[in-house]
Amino acid sequence: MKIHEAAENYLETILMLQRRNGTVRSSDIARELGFSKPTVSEYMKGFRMDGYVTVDVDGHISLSPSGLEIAERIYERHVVIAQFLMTLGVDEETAYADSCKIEHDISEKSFRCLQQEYLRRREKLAPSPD
Amino acid sequence: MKIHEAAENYLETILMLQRRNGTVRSSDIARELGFSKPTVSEYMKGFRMDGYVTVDVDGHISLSPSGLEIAERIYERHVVIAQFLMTLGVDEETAYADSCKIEHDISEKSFRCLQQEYLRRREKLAPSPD
DNA sequence: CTGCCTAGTTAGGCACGCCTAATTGCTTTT
DNA sequence: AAAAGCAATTAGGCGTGCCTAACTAGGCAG
Repeated sequence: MKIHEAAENYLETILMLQRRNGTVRSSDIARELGFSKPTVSEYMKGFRMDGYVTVDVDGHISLSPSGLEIAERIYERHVVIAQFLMTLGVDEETAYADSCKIEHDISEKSFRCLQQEYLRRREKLAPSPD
Repeated sequence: MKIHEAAENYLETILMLQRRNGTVRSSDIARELGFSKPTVSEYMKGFRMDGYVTVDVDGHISLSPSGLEIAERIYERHVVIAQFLMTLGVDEETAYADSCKIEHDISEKSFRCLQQEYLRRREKLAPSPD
């Protein structure tokens, strides 16, 4: 399985649900993403086989180290890109929606440059009192 | 036919080839994008039927008004997003590669904000002598 | 105990965007 | 005129990511 946009979104969603609810099952992911149960169930089978998640006897899904690494990378991008867009004057809803797409496309190089610019802008707008 | 990423890329490519070479045929597009001729030929059939392009008896492809509108919109995004990334310190090659993906995802709102920021930055870096 | 709800899975299907192989037809070369 | 080359198309195929329908199995209410 190649990790492209769809896979990254599934992994990111698992991470978010885990942080939000403490525990994640296949049907939670389906609800969150608006997909059918079989779609998610099949996808999780692939993740299991490729070692991105583990599933216990009760159907609770956990990210493996490799799955977690990807999920955290995407989640960081999600937040930083959205925050950055907001410093340009984009409303929160649009910023998050756009970030959700851009996060999968942008290279590491561009992301780091964008992150640096975001930090500079944040500093200017609300200088920390250090 | 819904105009998503693939369609936008085809239309943008037609515009670029037209500007570069004056004339565009199906096989030029295939060469430019690295796709097979049948793939492009089939796609053009869809474009013809949906009125995004016209094709003359010699196989020369022209954008219709609706096709041109989309192509120009995407092309503008392509350039602006890449230039913007370069103002953040991203190298040209990476900037253009990333822009090529982001151009399809970003909302009009975010794009306009980003464009304004780009113009401000360009002004700062090389103020026009007006 | 029976019926119902929920979770998960299996089976089969569909649209999209790409592919190769093979055909048609035009143009150019010799 | 035959061969070679190039453009375009038709036919058939494949992976991805989604779907519905139908089944299994557990938990819980009446």
